[in-house]
Amino acid sequence: MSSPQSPRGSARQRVLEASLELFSQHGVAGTSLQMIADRIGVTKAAIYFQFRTKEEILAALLESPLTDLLQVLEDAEEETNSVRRAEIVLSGLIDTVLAHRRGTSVLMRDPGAVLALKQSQTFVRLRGRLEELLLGPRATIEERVRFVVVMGGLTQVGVSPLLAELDDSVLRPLLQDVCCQILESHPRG
Amino acid sequence: MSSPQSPRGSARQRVLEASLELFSQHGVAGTSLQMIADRIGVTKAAIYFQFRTKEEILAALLESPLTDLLQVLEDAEEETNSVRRAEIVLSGLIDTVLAHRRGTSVLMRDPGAVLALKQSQTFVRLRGRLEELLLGPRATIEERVRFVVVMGGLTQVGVSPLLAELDDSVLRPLLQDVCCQILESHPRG
DNA sequence: GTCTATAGATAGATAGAC
DNA sequence: GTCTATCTATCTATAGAC
Repeated sequence: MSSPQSPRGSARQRVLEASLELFSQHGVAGTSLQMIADRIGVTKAAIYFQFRTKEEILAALLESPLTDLLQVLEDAEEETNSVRRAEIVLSGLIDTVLAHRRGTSVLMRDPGAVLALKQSQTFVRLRGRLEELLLGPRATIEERVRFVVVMGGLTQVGVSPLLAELDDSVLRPLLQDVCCQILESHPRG
Repeated sequence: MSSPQSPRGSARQRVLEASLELFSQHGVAGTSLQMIADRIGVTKAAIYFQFRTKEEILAALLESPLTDLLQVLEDAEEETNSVRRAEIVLSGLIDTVLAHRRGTSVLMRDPGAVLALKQSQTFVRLRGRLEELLLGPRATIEERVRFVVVMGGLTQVGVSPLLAELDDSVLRPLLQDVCCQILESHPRG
């Protein structure tokens, strides 16, 4: 499955890494190919050998987070118990966010990325399925607020300096606890 | 205090409203002056009569949210009781977010705005003071996670379609409850 | 206050040498 | 695979007519 010498070469990978870093800092629209090229010490033309457009770079970056997310939804949708379903979605969501911290932050925060994705039916349905699984069709206003706060919170995991140094293994259970607590809207202590 | 004819004229206001809408949708970097001009049916040059640069538009948009936020911090810092202080900050934060839904979403979410603000000492200290007031110097990792989730949640108030239709008066107490509950890290039910 | 016209810079993208 | 050179489009911003 793997050749002795990297089959894809590392140039592509370097472009992706630099782009991800810059996209999450400056936003997609705020990142020029020149900035990416400068960061890895090549010219713009060198990047165009790897990717045909800037959007293609973005698509490549969002591919794994999106794939992971879709898998989580499919896993959850096979579960009939609605409580278990929500658990699967939440833990899967957190795993995805942790596995692709910067990627998911771009995916969920960046205006350009969000807007581009809104034109993709797959993604629009993805949001819908997520809401359906975590909220259900008869969610109260309060439950919606809680849902929005949880999603917003997860949005910040990849960018907050307060969490940057924390390992997945310490962050995961904490996020689980907090998000789970938020979503279980218990009327009072 | 008010002349019979609007003293500032509404042109400036129209630019600000259109910009705010577009900035929050496409991001600052993703919004061109042409887009703003098109939306209000004038030319770019007409905008340059009101504002000298795009950054000046952004600054004008962020002025009130930032002023409100600073006032909240000052109010809170006068309170000696640390629990009361946190309450003042949280409710003030929520009021600010509600009063300037799109403005605060740009302020907190947009990569360009955030980056620009990071070069302003006032804003960097603002973040620090906010953390100091809500977290204190000896915050545990869990408390930091909870803080980040709350801030991330508030980030979404201005952009989430789920909350767009909800009035301040119904959203405020709900956000208060949720955020307060998150920050009061009670070990277990 | 709004327009046309345009400068000057930089964006994304392509062609072709090496 | 990376370079230089260049194209075109668009951007911010300015100047000056109306």
